[in-house]
Amino acid sequence: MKLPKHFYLRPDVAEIARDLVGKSLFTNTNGRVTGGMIVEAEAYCGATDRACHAYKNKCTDRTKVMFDAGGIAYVYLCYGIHCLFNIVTNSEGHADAILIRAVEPTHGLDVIRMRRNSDSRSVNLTSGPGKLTKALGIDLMHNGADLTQDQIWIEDSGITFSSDHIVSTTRIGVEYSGIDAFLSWRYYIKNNKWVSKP
DNA sequence: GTGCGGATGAACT
DNA sequence: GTTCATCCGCACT
Repeated sequence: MKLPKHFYLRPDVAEIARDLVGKSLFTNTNGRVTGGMIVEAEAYCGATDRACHAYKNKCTDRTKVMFDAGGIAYVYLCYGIHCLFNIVTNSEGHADAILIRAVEPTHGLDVIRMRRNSDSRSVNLTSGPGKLTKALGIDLMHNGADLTQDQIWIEDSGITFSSDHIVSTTRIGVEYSGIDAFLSWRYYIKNNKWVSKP
């Protein structure tokens, strides 16, 4: 059921981002399993993409995990507060990654609600990149984690969406990146209420 | 060593 | 619509 390594090793990061929409993301923290279906994802390409932290293949302590072979997690701290979860793709030496921006919670709703400390409308639980990491208990400890192991992983949900139901648009929050801000590398499920609302 | 700002979210007015 | 929480990475000196 877990997606195999070769799924992540393909060279076209935008294609993989699209393929990830509809797949299921799981975590297991201290025996508490939580999971949800990916409904929104964005592709970032290190070599050519100004919006990517590893633009021009810039390798630093933070970005070095993106240069590893695909199928591992890239988690970083944003605004000093939020952990954002990415999936590293492509073969070793290519710094490509896919930001997961929203999931539809499917497993461990009680734990998710507790982590989100919220009894508000459930649609708010995981509809954003910082929200879903908190809901699924993803933090900096997961940086570099192998997505084919048992701490954090991705499964084929068995659900497939036709191309009519997957929309592509420009990415969120990358206005600073000039021409690359216009790349349509954000993919999400049409009319799905769990997609983030920028 | 220092300073700036970010792939956001929540709580305000 | 606006504000602010909160801290590391990174580009300088």
